[in-house]
Amino acid sequence: MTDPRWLNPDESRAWRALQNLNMPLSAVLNRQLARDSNLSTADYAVLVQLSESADQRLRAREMVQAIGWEKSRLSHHIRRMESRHLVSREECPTDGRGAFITLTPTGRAAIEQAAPGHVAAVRSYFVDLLTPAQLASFAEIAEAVGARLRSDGCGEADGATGDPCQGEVETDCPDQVAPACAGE
Amino acid sequence: MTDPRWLNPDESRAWRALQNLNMPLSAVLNRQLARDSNLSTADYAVLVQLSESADQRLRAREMVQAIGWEKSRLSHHIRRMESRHLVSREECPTDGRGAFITLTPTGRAAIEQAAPGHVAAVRSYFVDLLTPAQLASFAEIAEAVGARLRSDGCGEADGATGDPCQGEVETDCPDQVAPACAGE
DNA sequence: TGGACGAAGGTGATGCGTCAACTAGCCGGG
DNA sequence: CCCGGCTAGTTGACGCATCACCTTCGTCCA
Repeated sequence: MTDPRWLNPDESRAWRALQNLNMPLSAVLNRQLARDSNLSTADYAVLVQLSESADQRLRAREMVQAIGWEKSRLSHHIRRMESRHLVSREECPTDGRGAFITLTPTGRAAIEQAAPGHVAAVRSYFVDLLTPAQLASFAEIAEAVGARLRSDGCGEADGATGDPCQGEVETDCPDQVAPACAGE
Repeated sequence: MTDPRWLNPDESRAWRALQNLNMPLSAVLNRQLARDSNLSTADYAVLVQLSESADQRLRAREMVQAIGWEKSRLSHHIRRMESRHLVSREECPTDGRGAFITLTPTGRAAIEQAAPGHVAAVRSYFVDLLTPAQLASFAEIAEAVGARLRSDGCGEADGATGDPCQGEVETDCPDQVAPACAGE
């Protein structure tokens, strides 16, 4: 490994800024949601996906792709949500292996109640702090990084790393803020 | 609560981009570190702080402020790291309540071994993807959000939220990439 | 002197996230 | 028909993060 290139001050500043952003932001959103609606941001993400789907239900596989989790995480999480009656599981008639995850009335009520406060928090701690130009700039940057992340399993970043594989990846959209009830 | 303002497409895009950034980025960095050095990013953050400190040690309080964790999280984490001989605890002679966290030789070796690969990963998945202008822009944005986050405990984001308290907060710097051995 | 208060730190319980391994069902070739 | 390999989903173990609570100690003021 040839002499590593440490970060220069500008790079370091950006990197530190990202560190300082992530953890506390998700923490504060989690607390808001927990306090006001007894939901976690993970719960919220699941409920949004379901509320946006036809029939208020989704195959586990689709959910996994939509919110970018590992399937085992989803499975564990759905089990916990099921025990709180927010969702239920159903068998899939056309694929014996498959499972549908379905939004219950309780779940729908929960997200409809939670959404306004959550959107307000997202605005208050993120969106409303930025100018339209900053929003656009931010999105561009984050999407570039996101695209790089989705193109892995190839060049694992050891050393200088020519990045071998690149490709068009469709952007999926985990954790929208607004549930399907938006505009009702 | 007056009719919530849902996110418009531009706002939604930026928000989604952030969601898509955070989780996978920290996941990939965690995996790189775990695979190559048997450390977590949390371990790394602790070790960097210690390696940057005079005497290779820090009061728990200082560490908590530096990396922005809750004290109980730090306590649990230090216990686990202690059991792996990466750090050790010492009593503070001048404050009976206090505890020093000290970098052991094992810990120093671990971070010196881990640092090059980690920096390479940070470059490969973040820093090197952005132009200098983007880096600066990103830092500015993230710092604005970070500042907002540090000014809470006051306006809790419910509703329209006039944000009452604002103040100068010094930016602390969790999780630098380079340990103090940089440049050796 | 002593007592209230707050700061430093630790602990136990609990829920979350990841990994590795597993079951069960689909699908294609022989 | 059945066998190998694939995909969908689940499970258990384990480490991590948070919450509420506790102890110990410094500090300030009467």
